[in-house]
Amino acid sequence: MDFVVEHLKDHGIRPSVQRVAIMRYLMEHCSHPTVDDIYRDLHAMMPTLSRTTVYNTLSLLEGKDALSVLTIDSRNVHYDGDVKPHAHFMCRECRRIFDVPLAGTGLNGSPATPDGFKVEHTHLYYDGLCDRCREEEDAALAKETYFI
Amino acid sequence: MDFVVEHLKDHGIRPSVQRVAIMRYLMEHCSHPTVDDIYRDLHAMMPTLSRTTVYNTLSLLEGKDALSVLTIDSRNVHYDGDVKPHAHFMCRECRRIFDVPLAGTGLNGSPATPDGFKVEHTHLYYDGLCDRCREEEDAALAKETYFI
DNA sequence: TTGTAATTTTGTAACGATTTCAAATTTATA
DNA sequence: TATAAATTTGAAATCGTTACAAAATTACAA
Repeated sequence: MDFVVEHLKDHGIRPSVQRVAIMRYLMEHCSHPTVDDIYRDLHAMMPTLSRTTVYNTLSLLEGKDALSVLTIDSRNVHYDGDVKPHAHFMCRECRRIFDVPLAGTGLNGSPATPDGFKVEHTHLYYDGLCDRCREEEDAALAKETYFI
Repeated sequence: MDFVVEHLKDHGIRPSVQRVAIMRYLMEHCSHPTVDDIYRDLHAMMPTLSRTTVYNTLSLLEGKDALSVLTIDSRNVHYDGDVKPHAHFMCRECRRIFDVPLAGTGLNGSPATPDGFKVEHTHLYYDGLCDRCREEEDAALAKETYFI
């Protein structure tokens, strides 16, 4: 069976054409797309797809834990079809989001939440500058210093 | 000197009346307020304060690292005047945000980001159910089971 | 099959958070 | 005191998201 359909069924979601298309998009793109990225790309291939369906489907998938919601970017929610534990890094300049392996962070699964709290998800985010934007900033700073 | 004014100066920010009021609000409220929380409460005391000033000031404070921006909630950005390292938990039901000590999480400061990346901030978020909402959900589930 | 109910999708309109922008005000400086 | 620079303000515009009711599709029972 198609791995996307299987993934949906595993999470108790009936695999409609639209749901499969959206889930497949997420599983085949590791770019952490926004709602608009998903809508634009899929709409080009399925002209009848509506923005509302993308919103509806993403929140359905979220509720069934079939995807991961990234809130690292305050401007846009991003989605990740890879639900295996990993961290993320966002560049404050180009705003691209990168996967970061958890290995090395030391993170383990037991936060000191108050008694009675039920932890369902953990998100580890980093932000700063990616290599490319860091070079640009360094160059700009050097130039600035030169002219002072 | 007033600790709020001092905090602003330490971060290279000129302490205008509005900036001090907003920074003080953040430092005296550990409730992780939204822009609207801040505006509503301060506007009641300073009727001339505008929403735009709250937005402007918060992004100025953010750029100077005088506060911490919490993106844990996809619906609203929250702000934290406490810039000492700590994690956060958001209840998916009541959407309240709680501070969580880092001790016990094992987190250390060296993620395996690609070469050349500059990590500037780390955010550790948990979500799930708080004690109060968990009890309510358990009660609702018990009732449901009973009637089936 | 056929009819009926349940589910899903769609498009429009409304909503709410945030940004833009230019004018007004305040503060710093010569 | 005059002038420039910085800051604040309010209105309008923008953009992401939600609400909602109609249309289309799918599931199921007769």
